[in-house]
Amino acid sequence: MPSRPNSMEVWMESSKDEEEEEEEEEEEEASSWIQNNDIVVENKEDIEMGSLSTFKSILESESNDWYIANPTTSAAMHSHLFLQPLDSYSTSCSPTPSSSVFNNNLDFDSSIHNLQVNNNYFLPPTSSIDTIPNNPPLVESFDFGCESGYLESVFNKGSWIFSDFGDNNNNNQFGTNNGGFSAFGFGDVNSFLFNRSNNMILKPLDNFDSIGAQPTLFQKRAALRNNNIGGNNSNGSYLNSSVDDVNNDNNNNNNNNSEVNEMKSSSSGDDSIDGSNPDYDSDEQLLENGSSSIDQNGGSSLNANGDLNGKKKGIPAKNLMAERRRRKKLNDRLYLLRSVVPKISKMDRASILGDAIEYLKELLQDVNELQNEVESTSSTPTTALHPLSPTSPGLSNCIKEELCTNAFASPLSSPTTQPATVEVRLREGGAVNIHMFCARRPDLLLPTMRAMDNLGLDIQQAVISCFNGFSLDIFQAEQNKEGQELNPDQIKAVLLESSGFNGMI
Amino acid sequence: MPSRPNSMEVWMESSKDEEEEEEEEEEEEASSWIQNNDIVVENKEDIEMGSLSTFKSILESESNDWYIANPTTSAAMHSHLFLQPLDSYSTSCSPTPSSSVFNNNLDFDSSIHNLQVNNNYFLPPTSSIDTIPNNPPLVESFDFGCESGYLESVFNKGSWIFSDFGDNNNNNQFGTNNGGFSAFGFGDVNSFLFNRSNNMILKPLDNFDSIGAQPTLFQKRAALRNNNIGGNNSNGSYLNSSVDDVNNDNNNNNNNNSEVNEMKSSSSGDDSIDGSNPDYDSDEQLLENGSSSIDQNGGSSLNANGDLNGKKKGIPAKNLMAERRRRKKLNDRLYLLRSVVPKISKMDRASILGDAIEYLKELLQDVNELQNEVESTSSTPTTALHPLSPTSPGLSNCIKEELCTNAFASPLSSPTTQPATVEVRLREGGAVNIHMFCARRPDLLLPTMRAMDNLGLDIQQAVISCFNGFSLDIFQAEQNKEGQELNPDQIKAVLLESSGFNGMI
DNA sequence: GATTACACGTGAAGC
DNA sequence: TGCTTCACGTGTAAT
Repeated sequence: MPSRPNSMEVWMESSKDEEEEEEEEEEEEASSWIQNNDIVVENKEDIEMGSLSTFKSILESESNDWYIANPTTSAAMHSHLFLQPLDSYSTSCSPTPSSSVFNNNLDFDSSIHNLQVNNNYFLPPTSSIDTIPNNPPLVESFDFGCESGYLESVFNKGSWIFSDFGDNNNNNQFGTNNGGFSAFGFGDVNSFLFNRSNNMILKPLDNFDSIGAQPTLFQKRAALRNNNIGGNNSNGSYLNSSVDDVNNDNNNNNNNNSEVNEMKSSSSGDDSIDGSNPDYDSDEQLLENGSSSIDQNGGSSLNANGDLNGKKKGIPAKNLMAERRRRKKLNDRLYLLRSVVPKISKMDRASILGDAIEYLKELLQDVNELQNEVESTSSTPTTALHPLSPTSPGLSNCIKEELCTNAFASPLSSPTTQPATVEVRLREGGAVNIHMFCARRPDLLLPTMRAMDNLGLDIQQAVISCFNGFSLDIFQAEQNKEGQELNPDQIKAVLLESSGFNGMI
Repeated sequence: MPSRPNSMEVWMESSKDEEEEEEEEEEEEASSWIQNNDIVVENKEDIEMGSLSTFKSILESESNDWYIANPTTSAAMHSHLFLQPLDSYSTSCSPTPSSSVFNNNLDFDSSIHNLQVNNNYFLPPTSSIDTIPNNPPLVESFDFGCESGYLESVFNKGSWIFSDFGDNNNNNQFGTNNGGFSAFGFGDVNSFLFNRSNNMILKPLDNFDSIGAQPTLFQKRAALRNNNIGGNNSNGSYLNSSVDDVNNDNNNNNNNNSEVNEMKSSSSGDDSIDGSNPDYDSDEQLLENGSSSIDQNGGSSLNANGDLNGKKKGIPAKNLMAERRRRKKLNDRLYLLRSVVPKISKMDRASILGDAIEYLKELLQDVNELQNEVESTSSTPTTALHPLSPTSPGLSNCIKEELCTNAFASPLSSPTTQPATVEVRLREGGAVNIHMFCARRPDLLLPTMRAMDNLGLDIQQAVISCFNGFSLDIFQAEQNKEGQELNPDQIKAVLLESSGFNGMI
């Protein structure tokens, strides 16, 4: 695995047999981390939700400044952990090995091993297949028009990592998971970490939930925190501590490891509940090292380390970590779910669930109708009734239509409106992140691939969707032609040209 | 509304316009109540999750004794509320008016206004249409064999009320929502209410989450509590207070009403967030009335009423209620989701979400396949498949094959073990579906694309992932070279060759 | 200013 | 026994 500190990388562990090893799901989520220019976040669990949401929020936000925000913050944390991804990777084998969008990609268990993320890459969860195109405002708010049915699915994996469905409308506490934020290179990450009222120190590990999809929130908060806290109150300490910590329990990969030094060492070691949760550890370490900057915890007396309050000794600390993992896992799942559901009215949890339910119902109905259709195949195809949907008049047609039109296609992506969008980010070490979106055309994929090849860009991690618009997201491409050292504009121009959109944007 | 206490009846309110009125969901859930032989519970929100889970646990439990446990506990609470359901009912019109199982019934928005529950009515969520019949142990444990796609769906509404996905394997704190328990006529309801460690007094209102699906847990706990606490420590007070309270703010229907008497009166009045939450109120009342039986709250100093700790005054109390509502709502949704998903491996939240995601993916795939099938209607009339039911013998060859094998789905295939998997389906009109999965290699994408191009296959809908293995799913490709009419094996061979895996599978 | 939503850290409970 | 899950009450934040 590339240990390039600047690039964001995520390792995911694929899920085991869900049925039997459902409990192992945690593991799935566990070992992965994001490495960003500014900050390195480890342990997928730590980041997933917040990050993605962060992304979204970022994306939603009009300005692209965010990534510029705190370039200085970068800290190669847990660099030793970089190896882990490999491990995870090696172990990775999703239960649904076929990584098809509908299977693997959406497979929450499937792990993404390497994911370098760039800001604009993550999309709002418009599902690839949706019967109901009207994807919520949320999506619309996004700049890039890519419907990304595909991306989403891919990002399902990704979303595990970067999700925060927090609340579209609502706020989102940043969850303070440093991982999430740091991954995005926000200098204010630290501020996030410690600003979060109650649990200050420990926070980074878990949810960083709320970075909700809403753009403004993120920026607002980021700006706010930057302003308020200035650089970062605890940044150095955190990063450093985390780094050190990571080194300590790196081999462990277990989230429990570093929880509280005093007590954590007990069992977690090889539990393998998480493939590797460096961040976790780091966070936990952070916990210890981190100053109890803000202890205004509602009532919970922050005895995270167990002894502070002298309550049941260290028990809480472990529990704390477990709870964080649990929360993160839930958030991840929730966001993944969200990413699968095309029509998300709001980003809050309840809405996500509700929309998912609704969507499920719709799908079931569609399936039912289709079944009927199929059953009544030759005879009266059109008349094939759709018992389930009273409203649906010409069902088969409708459904088919739906499927054809929207299926796999996000409602909002009006390819027409956005001729082509190409964004290129250069990362250290020749890594390139590319996001491209344009109307789908028959001969777009291959030329684009050729263009990439011609550019000497070796695609290592990518998601390409030809649904309802051509979407190409390359999270990691390396310039194998060392000589030329491309610049983003070049790449962009070439891609636009290859797609026939040159000059369009 | 039939007030027959013994019969189970459900009124559903259809969801409003989800998009716009998403926030109204709360309302939807709000006004409904359960009337049981023993106890009448009002306010759907109060009950949903806990009750159902309770049911499940009950059902799952081998013994039927539970309902016998505390027959005396019954209290016709909030009887006045009975009228409400009608109101809600009148307003009901689901966005998906189709009353099919898959639509209305599953519509989470629909609110149950009146729900008279009987013990055996609730089923584990085996969905009617499921691609994967193996409904989890949970279901199996149930006595009644009805898969009840329908029932479930109905109960989805019902489940709003009675859901607790708590934890199949785990425990479940009873959540103490009086509504839930009381509905079941458990005398120990009270004990539940106050036994719950931290927040003792307030508890009854919210989740009563955990009655998890597990049978033993419920009984165990019930028994435990009965034994420990004897009859009920606060039972009388609770019920009474709740009843009284209900009467007080009955018209209000707002959960906020009775929160803490001191401060709550402010806004909640007509908020209509919940159609009616008598229980809520009652609970809140309970809060006040209830003795602070157990205040071992971790750190939260139980200043629920706001003044106790002297912290931010009464603010917490309101927040507390809101949070309870929120939790309940989430739990409800979650359980509803669960009820829609046929294959639930475990009852814990994460599993529910994961299973839902998985199921969604499956449905999407099914829809896709069905669509293809429909499109190719005339050609293979006999094949009318039931993609959904894998067991269905007649399955269209392709679909069945796909489904059965791994197409897009097989959990077990680990990339490493399976060097390359290519599946090709020919559809009518030259459409081709391809699924390819193999270990990721640097130069795999472009050659594959080239191969596709060389084959004359124009990719129209595809998802390509280079994450953790190369995944290529082409949902629709058309043979632009009309002359040659490829056969699947050819395509497969070419793709394998292009990927360097030829002959490997 | 009020409501809503969220993450948090806890104690409890079931494995 | 430890681990996991859960609900809970909080503080915080956005609306």
